[in-house]
Amino acid sequence: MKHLRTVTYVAEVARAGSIRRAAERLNLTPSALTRQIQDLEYELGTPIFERLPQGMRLNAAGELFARHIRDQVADLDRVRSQIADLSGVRRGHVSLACSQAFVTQVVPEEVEAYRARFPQVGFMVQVRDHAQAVTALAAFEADLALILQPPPSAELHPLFSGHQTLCALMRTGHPLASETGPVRLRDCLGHALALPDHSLAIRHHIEHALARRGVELRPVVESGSLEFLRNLVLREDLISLQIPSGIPQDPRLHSRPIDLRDLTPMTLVLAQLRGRSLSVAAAKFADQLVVRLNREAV
Amino acid sequence: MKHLRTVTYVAEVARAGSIRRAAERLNLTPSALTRQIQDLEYELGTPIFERLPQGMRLNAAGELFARHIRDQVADLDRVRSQIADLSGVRRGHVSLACSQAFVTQVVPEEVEAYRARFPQVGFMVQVRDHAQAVTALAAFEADLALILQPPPSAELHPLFSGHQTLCALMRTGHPLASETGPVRLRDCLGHALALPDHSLAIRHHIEHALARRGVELRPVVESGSLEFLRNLVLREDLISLQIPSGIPQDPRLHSRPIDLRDLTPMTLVLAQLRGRSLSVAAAKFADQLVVRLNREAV
DNA sequence: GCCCCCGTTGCCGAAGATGCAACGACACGC
DNA sequence: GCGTGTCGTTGCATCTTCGGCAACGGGGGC
Repeated sequence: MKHLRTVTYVAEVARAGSIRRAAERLNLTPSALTRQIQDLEYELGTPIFERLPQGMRLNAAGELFARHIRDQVADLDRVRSQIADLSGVRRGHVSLACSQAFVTQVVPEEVEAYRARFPQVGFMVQVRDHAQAVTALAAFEADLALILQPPPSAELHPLFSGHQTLCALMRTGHPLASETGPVRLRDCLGHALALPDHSLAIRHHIEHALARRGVELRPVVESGSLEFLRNLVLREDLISLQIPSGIPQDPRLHSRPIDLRDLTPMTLVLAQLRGRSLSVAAAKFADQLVVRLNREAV
Repeated sequence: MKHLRTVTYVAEVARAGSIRRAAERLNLTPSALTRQIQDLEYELGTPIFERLPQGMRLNAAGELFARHIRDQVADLDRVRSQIADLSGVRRGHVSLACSQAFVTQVVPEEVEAYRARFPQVGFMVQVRDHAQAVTALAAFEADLALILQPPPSAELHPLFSGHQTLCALMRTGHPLASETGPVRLRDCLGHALALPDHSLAIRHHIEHALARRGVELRPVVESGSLEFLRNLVLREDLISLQIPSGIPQDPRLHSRPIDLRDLTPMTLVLAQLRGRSLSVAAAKFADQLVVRLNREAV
């Protein structure tokens, strides 16, 4: 919006770290930018940037002002979304940061369902681990975060919280696939394992449980990609450990929950940034997602 | 601030109810205004005003947008205040809506004390009854409200809450002034009364108590001005009823609390609008006021 | 000492905002 | 029914503001 042009210049200079770089990103000349900044600093009665030989950096006053700008832009987005919603056609944009476990089933299905009702709403889905997800929320890069094992953070405002038990995942021909129902963890450890690597919360959760028993984990394959692990499981007699929400419907795959005596369920949370008010689109999508999660998680 | 110029036009048109009246207040021509409004509506993709024969009125979208503007302006004020506070000299502005009872002693003393520490801070003190005070807060015309008998309102966020017992106020020569300590209400009713009128919460409080006893109040003088009542009490053998915080130190005046069996204490509240963040100046003044009120009210 | 990147400034053209005058629409009073 | 006043709006001229261009001075790195 026009009236925010000047102030977004400030945000861009802060981000770029120098007037010249910011000018380039904004398709402006440095002179135009430096003037806008100076005018603004005059209006505020105080500089908001430190002039360093290698560029510009926000000072304390600038930090306050930059935060104000960010809030203002976000709030305007929210208002525009509310206004669009008044006219019946819901427009808007939803930005979601989620754990890898959810990109297989939950999120694509829900986005599809939502977009079937409101085709004018755009989506942006980023895969992030739990720490990155919080960062994305705080930087206003994501409206919502759907993550496993959320880190304790005052900035996180949960919209849904539930639990899911990890499942042993194998192909139908696997020895353990002859039975259904819970399986003991020690039975799994006797077979070849294909596990998520340490970039994923699932792995930490398993190791945390085994550490107390003094058992060491010796996976034959580990990967940061749950999809890769599943594809591997289809080809070999391997066992992977994944959460039910992330396991696709596939007759070639068999999954059995790990016995609750061996592994506590993982926490699954849908959250937004505390104190931020969501756009209509994001709020409604969150509502829908909560309904789904209530079906899937305990 | 420059970048808010356009949007404040909207606020002014909404307030004035017509482009022409708003233009006059803004020292602009109607043509300039109508264009700005049109541009903004184009940017938003929807009209925000209803065009009526007798002027302009905000529509639903406009209400949302106007609220956004109001919030932004208030937030910018807060940020500027915080920035000013960084430099050591506290600047800013505090706007207080208070009951008449407090303009005699409490508020002038506290304003003086505050301004002695921070001379750069300006004050605006409006006398409002409890209903008007809430309105003033909600319209962002006041940062703080210091009122008696606050109406139940979800918009009110109390920063302090206490009680004060009404006092019988008389001149030193009055028959009841020979004693100190609590006085029964029926003893007061036997003398000529000069009471606050129905525009003041004190009067309602008294009548509420008497109504349960079936006693009717027959004041010989009533007034909306507590100061007038005090001045009258100095000249005649009259009894007035006022709260201790509003009674000035004066050897010619004598006051005795009403017995607690006859009259419950009045509630005294310092409040802000819920969800609004105060400027540094207002927040610090509120802190100071709370300290004082803790000394005066139970 | 040289080079590169930095922010800044004077000057000029382009874009935007504003004022002036006039138009059409509607409400109100006679 | 018909002026009259007020309303928002529009075409055109004017003025302010914004941006681009080129050049300057300053500081870090080699």
